[in-house]
Amino acid sequence: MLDDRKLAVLRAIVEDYVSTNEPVGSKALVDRHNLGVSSATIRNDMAVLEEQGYITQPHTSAGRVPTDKGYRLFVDRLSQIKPLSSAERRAIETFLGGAYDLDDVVGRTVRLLAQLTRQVAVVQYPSLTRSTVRHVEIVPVAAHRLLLVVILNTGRVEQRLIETLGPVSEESIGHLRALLNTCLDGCGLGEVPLAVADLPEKIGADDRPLAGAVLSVLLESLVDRHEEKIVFAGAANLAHVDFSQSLRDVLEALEEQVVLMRLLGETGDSSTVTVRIGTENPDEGLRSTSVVAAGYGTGDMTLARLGVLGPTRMDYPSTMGAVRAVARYVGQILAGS
Amino acid sequence: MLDDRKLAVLRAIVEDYVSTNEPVGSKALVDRHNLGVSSATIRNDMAVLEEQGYITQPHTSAGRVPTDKGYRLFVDRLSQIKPLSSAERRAIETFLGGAYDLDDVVGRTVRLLAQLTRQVAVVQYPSLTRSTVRHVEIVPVAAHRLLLVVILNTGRVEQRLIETLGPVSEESIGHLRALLNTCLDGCGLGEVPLAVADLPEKIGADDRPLAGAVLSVLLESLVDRHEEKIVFAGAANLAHVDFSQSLRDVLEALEEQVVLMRLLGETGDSSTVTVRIGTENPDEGLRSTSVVAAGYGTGDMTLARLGVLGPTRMDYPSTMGAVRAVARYVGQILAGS
DNA sequence: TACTGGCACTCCGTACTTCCGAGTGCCAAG
DNA sequence: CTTGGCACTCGGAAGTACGGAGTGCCAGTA
Repeated sequence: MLDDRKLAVLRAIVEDYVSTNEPVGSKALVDRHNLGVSSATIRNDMAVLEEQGYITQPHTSAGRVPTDKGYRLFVDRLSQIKPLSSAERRAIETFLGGAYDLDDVVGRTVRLLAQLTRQVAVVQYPSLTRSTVRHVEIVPVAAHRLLLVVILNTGRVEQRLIETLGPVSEESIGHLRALLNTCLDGCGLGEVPLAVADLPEKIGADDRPLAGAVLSVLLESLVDRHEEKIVFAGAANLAHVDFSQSLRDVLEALEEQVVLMRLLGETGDSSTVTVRIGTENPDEGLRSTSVVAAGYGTGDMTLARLGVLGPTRMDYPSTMGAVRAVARYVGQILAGS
Repeated sequence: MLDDRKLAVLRAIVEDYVSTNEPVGSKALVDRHNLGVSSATIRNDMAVLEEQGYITQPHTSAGRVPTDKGYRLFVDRLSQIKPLSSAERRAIETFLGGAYDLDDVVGRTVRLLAQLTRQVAVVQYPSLTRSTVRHVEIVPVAAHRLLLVVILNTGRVEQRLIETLGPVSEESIGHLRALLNTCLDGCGLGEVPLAVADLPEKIGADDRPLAGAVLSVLLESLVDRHEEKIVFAGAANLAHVDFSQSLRDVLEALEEQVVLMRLLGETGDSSTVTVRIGTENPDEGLRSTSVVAAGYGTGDMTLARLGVLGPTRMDYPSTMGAVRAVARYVGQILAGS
């Protein structure tokens, strides 16, 4: 169907269009890339490519522009991920190396990725579902309020306020804390409900209400809440892009946690870089953007995903290289902690 | 200098320009507001107002537009803060009422404020400097790493990873934890360095390195780090505004923590609403925006600030009303916890 | 002195027209 | 299958015309 030269033509069109942001014509193509044929031949090839839906012209008598399908073919078969320069690798290493805690790692990662790709970066916090409980703490913060702190093995710390009906003695709290830690130490989050199921029975009648309140908050925060936290950075990089959609739609989508989740979340495989192009995107407002994403984690365990969002007209090889590199480094950092 | 009618004219110009986004002419003014005079009279007044620098015309033979100085006069003398409707108040109450923890309060607040004003909302996390230590926790998370968790009376939880030179026994940790809590319970952050000064002496020689590492991290995270966390939301609301500056500049400024700090931070007084208009802004990229900010806190203590950023052409009375209301509610919520 | 009606003038924004050139599709010849 | 040639299309830039909103100024009036 598509011989080698036609593929080369498509590749050339994508590359030129990405770098110039202008529809590319047959003449310009033969000038810039030394394909050994004339522009007329290229025109024929382009006609075929257009018929097959890989390219299109904005209006009659204009150059050609890749379609989503064209980009897809380019990403799948015509390009290779471009590794970062050693300078860039060093920059990543030093920048991420100085991070304090999980928040800081994620914050630095998202800013780094935005700067590296000059696009919008999106990073998901490491998933709760694979984590295990390392420690539970209960602290009174006011007469009727307790703070429940759960520390997980990923370095993540979950906090929740608990309202109590009346004042609670230090002793009751200490007792409950000890019980909880005994039950839950090293416990996977999935097993938490089971682990605490018989806990109320071990508690004196006086402390039952307290235990009930604490447990319901605990379960809610760790188990029921499947939503994961997501942050983004680099919105300014969208400003000089002209979307067919309004910029507003894109910005709105970015502020919806749910949308961001779907953006990164759906693909399963861990360390491979996945690309979703234009209309392949689930969300309405992101029909003119592409997402390049990858999973990251410690060892073979994927903890979460991160990625980059930009116009469909983006430099896929470089972007994919940056995403892959950052994902790996973050994994390493997290593995160390 | 400016008699009552001229002030009324200025007020009318600001109001009309804010609502229509078009330069307002003398004819339109007498039509819409029933000032009892003819358009020629208004023209004379406008000439004076222009001479004094309160209004300007984009080009000859166009209507007038308020200058920053004009908005300033409007805000200071010609307008009153517009209280929210009771429906809005109820919405705030229910929306903020359901918050889990500090992160959640701040997150909800910033989204609420953005939606309420249809502009960009900025919220600063409650300041550390006024807080006191409620609890210190040390938890091993890996062979060579500890997690230090400090819980403050504001509900804020600070976490830091600590690298140790070698494995540390549970016993050493328990000992140090107990010591720290004894020293620091209820201690104001300013007093922390003093409180822990003689702590190393109470520790056995074996645990000195551990104590040193923990203390340096503790001091660094609580005392040295004056930067405060700031979040924003509602960037999408900027999309349909046409700035004289590029949108890019504004978005870039928004992602700079430091810039955001200065944006809210400089004014001192607690619960009063302050407005900074256009060029009054410290930052280069925000010369065509205004900031409406207020402090919030528990009782008479200002913990931090929050506010709204929008085009200089904004509805100041309503925005100020929303900011003031939200600041008060957040203060109440925080006071309760 | 302050206000008003009238009038000439300015100039932005819109609409209309023209024109150039890049790019295309097609065809007949190599 | 490739190539040079050619007629055709159409978008974007540049130029022109025009209406209208708005202004400044002035002389007249209460």
